[in-house]
Amino acid sequence: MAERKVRVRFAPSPTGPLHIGGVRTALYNYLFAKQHGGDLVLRIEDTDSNRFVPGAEEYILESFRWLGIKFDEGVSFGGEYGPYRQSERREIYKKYVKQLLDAGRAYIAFDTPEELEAKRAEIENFQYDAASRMSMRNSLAMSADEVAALIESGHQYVVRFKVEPGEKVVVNDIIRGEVTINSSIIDDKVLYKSADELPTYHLANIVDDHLMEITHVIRGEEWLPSAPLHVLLYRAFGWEDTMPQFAHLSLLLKPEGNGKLSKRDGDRLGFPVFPLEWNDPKSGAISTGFRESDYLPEAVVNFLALLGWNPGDDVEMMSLEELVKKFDLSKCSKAGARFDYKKMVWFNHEYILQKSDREIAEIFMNVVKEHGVDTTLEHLEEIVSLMKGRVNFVHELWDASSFYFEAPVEYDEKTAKKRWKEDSAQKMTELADLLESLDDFSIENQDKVVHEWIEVKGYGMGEIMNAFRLALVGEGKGPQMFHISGLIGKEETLSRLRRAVTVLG
RNA sequence: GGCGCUUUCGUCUAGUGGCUAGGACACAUGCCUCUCACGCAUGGAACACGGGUUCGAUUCCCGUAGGCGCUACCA
Repeated sequence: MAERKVRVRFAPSPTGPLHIGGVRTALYNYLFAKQHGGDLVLRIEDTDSNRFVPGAEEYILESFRWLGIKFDEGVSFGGEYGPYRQSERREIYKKYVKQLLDAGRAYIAFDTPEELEAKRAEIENFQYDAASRMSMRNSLAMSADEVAALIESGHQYVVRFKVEPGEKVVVNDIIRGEVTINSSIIDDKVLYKSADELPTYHLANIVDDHLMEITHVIRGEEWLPSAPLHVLLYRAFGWEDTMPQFAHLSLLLKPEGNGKLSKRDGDRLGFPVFPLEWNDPKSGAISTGFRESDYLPEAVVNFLALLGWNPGDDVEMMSLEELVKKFDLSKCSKAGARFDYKKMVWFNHEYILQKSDREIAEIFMNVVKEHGVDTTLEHLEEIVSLMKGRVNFVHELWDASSFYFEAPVEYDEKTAKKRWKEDSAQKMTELADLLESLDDFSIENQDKVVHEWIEVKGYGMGEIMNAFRLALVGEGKGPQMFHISGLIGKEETLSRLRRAVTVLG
């Protein structure tokens, strides 16, 4: 068999916002495709007309745009294997359903959902399979005339896959090795529903992956149990020689407690589980996204890449390009990974540090504007260079550095008690007079002059600086004092000093 | 219940038939210091359990237990 070009796909259902686990699956597909010079296809699996949610498809597209994960082909990207929306591929599926039917590998069943439910209630662990199918209402148990008459009279039906029992089915998984199951535990899966003329996931998935020449199926572990069924389907179609290789990824788990990561965990512990904010059209509920919570896309990607995969060295900070180089499916961990959102925050902090002051200033500008402050990017850059190491999120820069823009209205009680002594008013007045006399208000000159003054007077460095800080900032935090006074300027510095003297006394 | 997958510090993980079992996050302490941070240094912290195989198992095999998933005319 000739070496085929690597082609992988990410195939979400448009049933709501993209879960962060889905984002990771897409990321791994992307990394794998790019590493092998292959294509990444976006296919929309909307075969369940009942669960379709408007806006979900646009949300998915926008999410990947934000994250920088680029598709080569698929919905909204075009390509030669379309259409890429399964609801637009009805005729294709019908053809293949017929092929299976004609070959005797599938059959028509008339049992209604109610009848099946009754059966399940009656018989414990009821399974529609080789053992039970002859007692059900289907084309294997009924005469051809009966079947034709039922279809003629407009009865809805489904097409079921005829699974032969007692067969060992082996799935070769890149991450897990050989997984073997007995076909007897697989039920006769519904492949097609006449009601909406659409296939179910299983049929559509196999037909599309085959037609789209997908070489590797990288998907969540929740699909592992149905992988043998998929192998059987490839065989039934006679496509086994070009069957894609499987890789089933471990799932993302709650940060604490049992179970997989859910939206509730995010709400409870205060972190997003969706890439972007999502406005549910039905309930009106709003779910926050990483983007709106001020995470940098690079940080999200880096963090996600390392949840369940590790290059084997001690390097953790990796760009998308580096991830593409290093990624290795066979090094993916087999067990589920807890979503450690605190490490996610750390990654964000690291990426703020790594980005230039200019880039951060540009983001910070939006925050500053929201607070009604008008300033220049250059000014923000100076502030950012002094402050960015202290925050985990860009928006936190405001709380950390608002004193650069606004004089303190009140003074933190605890700090005032600790830092403002009996003689502070007098010393701060002296300091104000001293600073007022300066022609050169540069950081260096202030530093030199004030230090000399402190020495001559025999004052303590700490007492002066701390009181000075309280006067300018209103709290006991911030960078070196002259980096503050220098940036806010002489006039503002003096005004804050004198006000503090008046107010604190 | 059945079937499958899985199990190294609290968390993400590296790793080996013989190592002081490594790193990162978090935590603690110290240093730095005009404050708060950053940063730096140090520290505590793990091979689920029970059997084998072996001179020797954290590593290989088998059980048990825990975790996760699937068990739909959902994906």
